[in-house]
Amino acid sequence: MKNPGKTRERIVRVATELFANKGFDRATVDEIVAKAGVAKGTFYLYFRSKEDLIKEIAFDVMPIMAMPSLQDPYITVNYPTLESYLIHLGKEFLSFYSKGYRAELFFHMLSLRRRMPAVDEIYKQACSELLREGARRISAYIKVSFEDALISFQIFLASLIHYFHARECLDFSEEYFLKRVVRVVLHHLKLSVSV
Amino acid sequence: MKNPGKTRERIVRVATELFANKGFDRATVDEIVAKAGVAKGTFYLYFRSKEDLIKEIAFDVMPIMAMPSLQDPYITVNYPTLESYLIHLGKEFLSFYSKGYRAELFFHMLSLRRRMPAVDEIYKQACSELLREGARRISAYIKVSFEDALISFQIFLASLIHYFHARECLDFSEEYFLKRVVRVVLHHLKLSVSV
Amino acid sequence: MKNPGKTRERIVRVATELFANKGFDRATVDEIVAKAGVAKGTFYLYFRSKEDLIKEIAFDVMPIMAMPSLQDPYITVNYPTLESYLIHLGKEFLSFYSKGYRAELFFHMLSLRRRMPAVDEIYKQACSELLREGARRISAYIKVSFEDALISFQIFLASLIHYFHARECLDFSEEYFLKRVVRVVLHHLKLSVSV
Amino acid sequence: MKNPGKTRERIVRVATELFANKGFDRATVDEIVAKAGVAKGTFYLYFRSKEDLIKEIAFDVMPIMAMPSLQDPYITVNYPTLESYLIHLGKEFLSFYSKGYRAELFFHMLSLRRRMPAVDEIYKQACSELLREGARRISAYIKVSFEDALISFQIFLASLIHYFHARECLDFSEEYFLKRVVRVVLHHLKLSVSV
DNA sequence: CATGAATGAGCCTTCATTCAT
DNA sequence: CATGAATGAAGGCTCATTCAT
Repeated sequence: MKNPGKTRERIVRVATELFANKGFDRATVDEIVAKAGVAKGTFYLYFRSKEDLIKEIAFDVMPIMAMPSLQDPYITVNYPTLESYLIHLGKEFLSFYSKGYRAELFFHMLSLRRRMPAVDEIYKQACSELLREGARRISAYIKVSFEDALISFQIFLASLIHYFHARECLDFSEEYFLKRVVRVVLHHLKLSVSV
Repeated sequence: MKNPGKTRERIVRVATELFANKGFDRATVDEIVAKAGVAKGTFYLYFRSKEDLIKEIAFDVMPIMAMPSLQDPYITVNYPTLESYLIHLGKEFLSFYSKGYRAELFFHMLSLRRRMPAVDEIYKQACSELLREGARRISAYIKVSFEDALISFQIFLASLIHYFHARECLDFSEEYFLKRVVRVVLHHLKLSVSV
Repeated sequence: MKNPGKTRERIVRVATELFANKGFDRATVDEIVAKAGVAKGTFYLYFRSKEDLIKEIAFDVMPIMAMPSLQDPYITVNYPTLESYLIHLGKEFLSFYSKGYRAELFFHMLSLRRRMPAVDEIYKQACSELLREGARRISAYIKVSFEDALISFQIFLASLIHYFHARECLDFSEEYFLKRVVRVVLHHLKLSVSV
Repeated sequence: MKNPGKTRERIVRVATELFANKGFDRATVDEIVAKAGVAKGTFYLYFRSKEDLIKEIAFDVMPIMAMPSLQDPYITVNYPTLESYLIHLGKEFLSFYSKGYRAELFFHMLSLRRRMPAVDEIYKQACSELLREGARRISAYIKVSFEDALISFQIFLASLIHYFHARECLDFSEEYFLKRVVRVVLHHLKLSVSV
């Protein structure tokens, strides 16, 4: 064993970068193994096919992975206000997609899912769960209908995602943009609150 | 001459559909010409390369194409209120991307631009112009800072785009979703109005 | 059109030779196209896959192809005696498999059919039809049970086939061997004739 | 040591089955070791190469292995008549090839010998020896020319071999078919006997 | 304008073999 | 004796593009 347990990891790492830069189709297995410094055969020792690796990497950039706090039932105790909680979620989200070419991969994944049913399925599940859970959390903070919460969370999410394909067209910093988006959502929720 | 002047158009049409379904890389020139009922050579009579056709089709699904009203200086006379105007823009946008596989192509384009500088350039321009023009229009209706208008329009746009990759995860109709998004934006703008 | 209708034919011809010499698996598409003087792509213009070409060539060496007289209803008028008819069939058979590497291909086909159901199916059909038709012809010459005719024809056929994998171990000429085999069959049939 | 001295044997056994089902080329070392439950390296501990194993297995299905009685100088004392002796030889032959995928392997071997000189050599030797020895035995029973005996034995052998690639096309049992073939041979020999 | 046979670089994948442990 | 990660040559196949007709 030359690099105990590191070969597979290295392949995934360089593949992630190549896929991000060139797209899933244009990045070749040849390039991946060359950059990873392994032989072609080694690739197929760890992955049954290029498609298998694509799936693995695509699954890892699902939006639900970007908001782990949404899964933690006790997290809200640290955030007394909805505003602080949304800011926290937003930061998680933005920093997740800012790392390791994930934003680029996310858009490649969105393009990919049309021809990879497995990816499409996972995306739809991930998306549903994310929206529903987000809405549930909002409902815990403020007394609004589930639908109002859902619309609000969707707009919140949409804006964050949009940031990644429009950031070059604007001059807002992540931080500032997030603050403004949260404000918009809160304005709406407060006006929707049932008295 | 079988279909005077129609050959090129037919190629674009079938290519659009194939690109939407299979992605720009996976749809082949062979499939395109087969479906268009022309010979391989004919394709290269109208397009210098597959990439040329891709660019042409990619350019046609830029978001700025989806809101022609934004270019028309006299359109606002028909929409006395900001709400009615945003509803109009939203309908334009949603109906544009609902037709002819444009929503699918839009996401393929977003993936594509990483490796096609020409597409990237156009997208950034289109996006900047769209956001800036949208903000300008909002400013014409209501007295808010340009930045507030920009954030609002961006959220408006982001939500509409998001609708196309989350519509399967939700139960909202286009119409209803649009109404709700406009309401969120208006809530925010009214609270941001400078008195 | 450089070689009207000849390219495909040339590929089949050189493939036949290569398959015969190296076996279906060991002869590569690269070798075939190199020897045929065409590009790799050209191969796939005429054959969907290597397997398709293999099937085509395998079908052409089925034993039934080696005895066309068996299909001709009027042929027996030229051969007044069973002996002369069997000699004729035998010559047809031996000369068929002596040409164009067919004997070698026949044995490759016999090995191949275990893993290619389509070939297996065709072989079993071809074999059944050949045996049954041969027996029917014998019955037309001499009054024996169909079973006796069947056994006789099978032994006749088996001996001819065997000639191709044992000819190097013996010193018999085709002609002489055939004469002797026919004699054996006739001896048997005459002793089996129902009086 | 898990199974003292059994590893090599197990490899041969599973390889035999895989080779029979998939052919020598299509069965891989990977499959063999997986099915044998040993590591890749272990295979190369017992065999210098895949080809070595192929040779070994190919040698074991040579037709001469199927008639051990032919090597035993005293066996004929148990079979007073030529008929009983031929029946005995035939049974030996048929039961040999009915066991352990040997019939399948025999045809793969026949295909293989074109590209493996060592196998070709052995096959020709085995075949010559078998035919000559068979003819010699016949001559010991009945007073015919060596050539008549040779032809007879060849037809006997050919029919038995043919049984293995035509049995699916007929309805004869092994036993019955053998009896009929022996009868044909005897008819011929008796008519050829020198008086 | 239109054709379609021909091209060949390049892709994904397989598999016999090696070697450090 | 035994392991299994690593290798890389070689295989089958695809596809954008050209060009003679």
